[in-house]
Amino acid sequence: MSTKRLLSTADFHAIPPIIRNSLQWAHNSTAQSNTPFLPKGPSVLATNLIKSYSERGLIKEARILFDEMPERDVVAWTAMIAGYTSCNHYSHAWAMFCQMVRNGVEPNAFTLSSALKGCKSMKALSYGALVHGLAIKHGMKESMYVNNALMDMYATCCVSMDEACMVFQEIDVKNAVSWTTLITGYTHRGDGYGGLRVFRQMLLEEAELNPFSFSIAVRACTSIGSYALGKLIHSAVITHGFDTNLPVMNSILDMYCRCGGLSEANQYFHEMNEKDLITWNTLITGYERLDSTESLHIFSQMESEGFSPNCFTFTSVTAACANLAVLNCGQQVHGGIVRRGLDGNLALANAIIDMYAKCGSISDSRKVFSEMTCRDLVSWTTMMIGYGAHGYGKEAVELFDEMIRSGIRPDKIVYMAVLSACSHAGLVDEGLRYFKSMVGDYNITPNQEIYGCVVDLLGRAGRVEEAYELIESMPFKPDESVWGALLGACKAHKLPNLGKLAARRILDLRPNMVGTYVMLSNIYAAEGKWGEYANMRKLMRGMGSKKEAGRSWIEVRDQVYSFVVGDKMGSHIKWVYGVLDLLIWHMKEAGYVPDLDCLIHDQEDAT
DNA sequence: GTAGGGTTAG
Repeated sequence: MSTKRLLSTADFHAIPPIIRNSLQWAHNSTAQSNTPFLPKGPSVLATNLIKSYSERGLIKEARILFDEMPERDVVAWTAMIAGYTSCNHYSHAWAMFCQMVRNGVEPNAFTLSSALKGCKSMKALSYGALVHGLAIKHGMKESMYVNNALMDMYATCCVSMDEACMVFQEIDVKNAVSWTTLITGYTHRGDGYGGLRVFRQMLLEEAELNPFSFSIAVRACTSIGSYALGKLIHSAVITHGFDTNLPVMNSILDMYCRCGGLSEANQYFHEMNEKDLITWNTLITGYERLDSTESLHIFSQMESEGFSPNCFTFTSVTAACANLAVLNCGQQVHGGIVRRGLDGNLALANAIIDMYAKCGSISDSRKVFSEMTCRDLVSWTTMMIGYGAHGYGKEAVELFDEMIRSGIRPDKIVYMAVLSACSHAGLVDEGLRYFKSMVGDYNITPNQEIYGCVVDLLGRAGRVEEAYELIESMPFKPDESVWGALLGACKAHKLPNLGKLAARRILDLRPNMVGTYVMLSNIYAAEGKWGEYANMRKLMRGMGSKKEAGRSWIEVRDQVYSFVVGDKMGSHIKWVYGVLDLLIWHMKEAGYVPDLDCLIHDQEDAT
């Protein structure tokens, strides 16, 4: 059998029978091209098969067939390039394209748009620009497909939308795809206003509207957080009769989740007459952010309705377990992920690291992190935040250095993670060294949050004066979080005057932050200034708002118990106080002296 | 026989 030359017997039998038969047919037709019934030249059947293989993910088989073709025309080359692109093998697609050009085969509009799609996915602007040059050289500036693909590539690869807009303006008669591509370009880079501006222009020019334009317009509303515009576009969707299109409905559901409220999202969800996995994922994610317990209920409901969870589902479900700090549930979810073979997904692995850290099992976080075959900046950052929260400053610092050695360029967020870890572990000089390196080596301009971290770093260690000097030297006006870090330090190290200054700065910026009054009144109380203390308390009562008491919760034998200061907690309370007494005894033995200054507000808040 | 835009995570 001639096919044996193409594939091993095992591989051959792994191919679905329909393709297997046509493979034999195509192969015979290419091998016996002297048959009078078949035309000479490149096999149309073989080209069809390349496409067919690629669609099924059998890209290796497609390539073997391509290599075996006695003659390859531009269509066969294009099918192979497009095949690699559709299977996410972008560098192979680019290599094919280069080889084709080197072999003297002239690309057509199909080839160039396929090549551009690959450039876009690789974010390879220089390759894309090269294709643009070839498009001009071969006189394909009039092709709508090439122009739209060029716009898409520039919108994805360039720092600004200027290049994409330039291509757009050069298109004489824009079609629906041109408009949608431009709106998507703006929206996907986070510029929802830009996207909506183009959408408005599209309406003014009476361009053809279809479900694609509406789903991206709704997404643009979501990204700017505009519920009013979102509802307006929802009405337009109904007017145009696109309210039964699933992707449009899904984007509307997402809009209600993020800009409306859960009750509205829920109502819309139940009104939807068709649902797919994305619908369920959107709702689960919406609930994860605002009501994690309910998101877990929706997840089991989804499964009972026969939907099989994917990476997106599990990422949200894992995040819900992290929010609730329910280790047992998180472990079960992790088990489900491994069983389905989804543990190789990068974003999902990152979520699992975070979940274990938030559920108190930092060793499991580390285990997942260590076993990852590839890591991104989020992986490293998540692990560092976990270490920092568990008080493992040294480990976080080591991880940061390892990350730099592995060639990953740090960003502001990972610096915040390592600075915060240093702060909590008292590694002041290390932290300051990182702060200097951030500016000096990586040219990262510190923002409010970074200054807040460094103020906290110095402040916690008792270097409060230095922290104040840093605030004074800031090149922009410090916000309440920076002053808040200083206030915390003043309270901890008993510096009432500086503390009062910090508190006043916060109250200038945020007069309604009740917590600041609490801190200020405690400073007065610690100084014995009871008149000032009473004034503060009176002010707070006049504000009508209360500082919400901190709530803690713990999972014991599949049951979650939550409590606030002074909680009676039913019959278990005597056990809790028993353990507390024991802990206090241990702390005193170790030489800790309790800070009684904060007792005043604790008692008042509890009542 | 070969090419296009939209919805869900971090």
